[in-house]
Amino acid sequence: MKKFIKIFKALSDETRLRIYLLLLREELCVCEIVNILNIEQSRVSHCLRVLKEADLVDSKRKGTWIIYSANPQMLKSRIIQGIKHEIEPPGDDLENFSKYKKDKSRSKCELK
Amino acid sequence: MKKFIKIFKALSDETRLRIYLLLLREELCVCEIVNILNIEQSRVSHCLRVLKEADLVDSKRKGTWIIYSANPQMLKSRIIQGIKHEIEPPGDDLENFSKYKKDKSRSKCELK
DNA sequence: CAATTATATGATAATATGATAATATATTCA
DNA sequence: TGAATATATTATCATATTATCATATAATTG
Repeated sequence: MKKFIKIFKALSDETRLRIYLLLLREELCVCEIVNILNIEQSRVSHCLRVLKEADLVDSKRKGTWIIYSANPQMLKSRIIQGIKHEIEPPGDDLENFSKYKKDKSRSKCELK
Repeated sequence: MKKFIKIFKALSDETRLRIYLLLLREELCVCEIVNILNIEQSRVSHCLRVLKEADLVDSKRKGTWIIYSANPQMLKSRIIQGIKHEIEPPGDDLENFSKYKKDKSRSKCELK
């Protein structure tokens, strides 16, 4: 039960939920999240740590940046499946996310 | 999304999650919850309010006591179904719950 | 209506949390 | 190796949350 309390706590914060909902659609590096959500890097980093400690996300390094993704193990859970399919991210996030997908510009992360 | 944040916040507290997991099995009055979980009445009452404000539970008065139950509307959600089937309440809670079910003694709520 | 039982509410203190700013670390590349 | 980029960490402050205690309300029964 403790495990789930940690998960719910992680997802009970708006910023963290927004991030997780993005990661449920596609893996992203930190600066992409920063740009899509338009929030401070350090804040994103803190959020990602909480999500990771709840085991909701994984991370892997790729050069200078670190790619975060939804932990596939968790995706087996009906709860997580529900979250993925029933919770809609804010419209703005989806828009910005689409733009980023379009030009797939991980190589230009530096563009503020 | 706000709605779900409220739900996750409500369920991110151990006491509240324990209560909700019981209510997912059967409707209960406040004093039954007090006795099953062995925690203070006022604490249970506060918890129930949060669960109710998150729309997770309903309540109806029956004489002097008030019966709480899982909101059936919510049960349609995959997330809630997942919670119901994937999260196990603490063993002690289940034991005490069984005892209460056995003698169905809502008429003897006063027994501390 | 007074006493009893069940439940809710409000105030308070202790603790936890979130946002931010400043700084540190790690990788790449010239 | 040093500069640039990406990310993480630490400290701090304001705010939110939780448990608890005392009290209030509401229904029932004699």
